[in-house]
Amino acid sequence: MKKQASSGKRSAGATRPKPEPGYHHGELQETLIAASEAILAEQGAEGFTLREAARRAGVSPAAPSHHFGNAQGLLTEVAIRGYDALAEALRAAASGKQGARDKLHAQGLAYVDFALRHPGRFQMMFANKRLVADDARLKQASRAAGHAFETVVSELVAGTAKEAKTAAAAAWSTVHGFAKLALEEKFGSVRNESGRREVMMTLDQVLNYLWPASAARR
Amino acid sequence: MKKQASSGKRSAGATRPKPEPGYHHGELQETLIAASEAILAEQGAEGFTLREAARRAGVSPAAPSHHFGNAQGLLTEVAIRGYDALAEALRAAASGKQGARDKLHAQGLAYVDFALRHPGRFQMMFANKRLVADDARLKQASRAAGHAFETVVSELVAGTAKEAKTAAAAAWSTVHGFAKLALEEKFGSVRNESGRREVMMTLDQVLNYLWPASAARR
DNA sequence: TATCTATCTTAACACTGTTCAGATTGAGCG
DNA sequence: CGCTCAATCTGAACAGTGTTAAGATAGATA
Repeated sequence: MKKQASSGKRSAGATRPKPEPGYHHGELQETLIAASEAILAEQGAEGFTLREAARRAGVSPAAPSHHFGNAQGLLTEVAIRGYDALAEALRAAASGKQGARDKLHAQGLAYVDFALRHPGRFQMMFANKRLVADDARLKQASRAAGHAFETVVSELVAGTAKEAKTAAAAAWSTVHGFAKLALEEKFGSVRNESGRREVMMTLDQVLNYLWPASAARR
Repeated sequence: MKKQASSGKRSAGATRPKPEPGYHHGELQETLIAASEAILAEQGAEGFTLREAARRAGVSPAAPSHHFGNAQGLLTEVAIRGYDALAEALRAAASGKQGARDKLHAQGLAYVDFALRHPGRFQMMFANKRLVADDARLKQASRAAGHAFETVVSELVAGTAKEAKTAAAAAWSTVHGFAKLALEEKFGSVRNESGRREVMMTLDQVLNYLWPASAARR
């Protein structure tokens, strides 16, 4: 019942507009992923429900199971794309600067900016209990994002591999912790653009404190 | 509802073993909080349900509402106690050392140690959406815990108040991010004691990298 | 054209948090 | 001592949730 008037007739299809009729949706996986990301963007990680995603995709609550197994499977796919987007943002930020220290600084800003602009997606990416934590592709995507830090940091420390790993862990921990605390409003409101800008300025100072611009340290 | 105090203390009797019969439980609030903490310890933050807490306390699912309003109210109380315990752990760690830098280092270790030993409680403390985020006592407890960092850091930087705040934000972000990432197994397994010990050694190196022991920086 | 098989629906189950009318009971007051 | 009363808790209901099994549908294949 109630097929929500979804462009049933594909008669004079000039450019193959939308093939989403009754039984065989055709692109249900992508549609469900997009719906999930929309929910995360609108309502945050806690607002996601599998049934709501199915509702937005125009299918029954049982439909997703055939493609993703369960809710964790769907969210895992969403998280993978999130990690890909994050890695891309980090890469772009670093490529805009010269010098290891400035690259790292820009990456730190980009990391938190990503978290503040896509809070639901970001929180879900790190909500292991809601994902298939041992999924190979997820682990790969997560490692790729973390790797973006290591490559830049390795230029910076110029020491042993272990030192580079320590420095990368330090950088990741700092920006991740700042992002998490900021999202919990520990540094002030972050809902509007002006609040976010102020928080980002605090982050800038934090990064300057931990990785000073000049060679001299405090 | 929400009439605290009372503390139905029936005096007399030398020993009062179990006053938890039928209708008037007598200590339901404390019992519910303890049950909730037990669930968090056993099953993590995602494993908590209000009904399970009521079940363990031996009351109906509707009973908690008379004391805490709703699940958020109960969890807020749990979070407050968590912040109190965390603040106490930070204070104890700092008091065992001398010198601002060593105090800060010890506090960082204590922070992550707390998170790794009480993962469910820790995650819940920072799950704003599941708490009454604007509860006055909660905000106060959270600020008190954060203040433990500021007091120690202010000795370290010896600059303006703004610089101290920046340094405190840096320290908190780093240890919080490390704790979060560690709990998501980004630094290796953390389920058994040996895994935790290894992760704590990584943290030790991270802290040494960001706040070196000697005056000379890298 | 007939069959096969992936895809999706329907219906059900066991949960969840929350609400509300009513049962119970300890405590204070006459 | 007995009564009333307000606080406390129960029982039942409601609207949700994720997941599963059995059946309907339709695109692809032979």
